[in-house]
Amino acid sequence: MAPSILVVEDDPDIRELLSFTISKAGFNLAAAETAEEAIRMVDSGLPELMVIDWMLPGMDGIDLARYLRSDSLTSALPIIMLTARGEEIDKLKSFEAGVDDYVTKPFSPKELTARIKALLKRSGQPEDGELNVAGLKLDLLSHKLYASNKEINIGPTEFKLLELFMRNPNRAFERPQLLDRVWGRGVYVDERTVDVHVLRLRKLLNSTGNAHLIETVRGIGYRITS
Amino acid sequence: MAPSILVVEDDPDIRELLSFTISKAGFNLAAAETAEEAIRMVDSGLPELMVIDWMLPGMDGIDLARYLRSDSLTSALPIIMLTARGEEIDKLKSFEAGVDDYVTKPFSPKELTARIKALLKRSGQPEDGELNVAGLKLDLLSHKLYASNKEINIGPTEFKLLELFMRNPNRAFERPQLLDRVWGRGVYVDERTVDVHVLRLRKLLNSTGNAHLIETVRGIGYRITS
DNA sequence: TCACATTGTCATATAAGTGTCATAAAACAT
DNA sequence: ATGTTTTATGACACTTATATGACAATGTGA
Repeated sequence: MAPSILVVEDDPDIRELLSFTISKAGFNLAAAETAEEAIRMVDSGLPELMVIDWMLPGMDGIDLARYLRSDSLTSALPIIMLTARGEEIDKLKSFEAGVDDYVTKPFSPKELTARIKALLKRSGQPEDGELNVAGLKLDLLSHKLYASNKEINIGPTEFKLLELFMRNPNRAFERPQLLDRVWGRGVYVDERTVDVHVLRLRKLLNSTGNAHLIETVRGIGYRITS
Repeated sequence: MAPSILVVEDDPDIRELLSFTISKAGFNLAAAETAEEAIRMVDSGLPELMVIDWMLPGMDGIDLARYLRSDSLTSALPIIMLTARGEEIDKLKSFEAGVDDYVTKPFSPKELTARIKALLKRSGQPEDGELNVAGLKLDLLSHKLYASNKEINIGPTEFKLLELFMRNPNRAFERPQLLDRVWGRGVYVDERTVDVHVLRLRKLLNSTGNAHLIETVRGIGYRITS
């Protein structure tokens, strides 16, 4: 599923423009008119990034940002602040409030989507280091898989699947869990698709005789053994 | 090109002294008066080291350091903090903020340049000279590329792209990261443009049969293999 | 100003990976 | 054993991602 973005903007015209731009860039979108409404929406379902107007009636953008940062549920939520050109911004205050980036109005759609994409990427889990389980080594930085010290070509889905297994060795995952965590929530794919990708993963590992590491847990799902 | 150093200092006299000292030591230099200005400058082109005054109007040095560390673009950027003798330094705070070294005012030019060189060396950024990966040699001073000892004409963008790859061999870069670090923040070009430049880079390397060094990481981006 | 190089974008061609299904094989229950 | 449920596997149509060539715009140096 595409990342979902929550826009908080009171001006209907700008809200419309934001919605159009962001939707067109392929993101799912929700919009709120006030900070209070945004908080309610966040409570009922976490977006992956928020675009907040600096000036809002009632609780303003900076207060909203500070509130979001103070709540553990939302403390890591990336925030882009929309400011009008000429509005003096207290950078220190807003940095403390945890704003990750700014876009000044009037904004170019291209700039906005670029900043959203960059921020989503930037805020992604720090992908570094490597995972080692049994004879397998998964290098997260270079995105390479080694089995028995031999490099093996691996595709995106198998990579993510294996990463999840290797982060949790010996833990059995049910298929719905795997779908959630590898494919993402809200993606509708058949549960049996997991089987096929496990098969593909095993085939990859087969060339070095490591296929048996991925075990079937009948009635449950799959697991990797260390 | 010699390493470029960004100085952030509000006091004109000290800024002048820093500039003189650092330039004389053979580095390229840029200067900012405030943290905000520094951030803007960093976004449009990454320096290789920063010298930051502890006390700055508005966002102070420690906040700037913390901000730089929080952003993946600059998280590895070596930072030297300038402090006045007698200023009480919260070592824990500044360690958290990721400061690499300190110089107390008044500083001796010799000490400052020594610390800069030491830090650059420690950070693994070649001060000048050349990068070597597999059969490729990138001469940073003369801006020339040699593949299998044959000189190859290379344009500015391809040069920067290759430089980034060669400074981080085996590391896979996502397209937004490449745009950030080669094109700079605040430049909004299509993600696909990266593909085209990688293509051009490969064509250059093709004449000596080194094109395969630039690898595609499907679903992610690109990487150079050593 | 005129060549010439470089740049970003696009349309199209290729390539790689994905999900679903039908069927075989295996595990389990009675 | 036998039937039932679950998983393994190969095939295939389909989606997405990347490679590539062309082009117009811009920049550069003579």
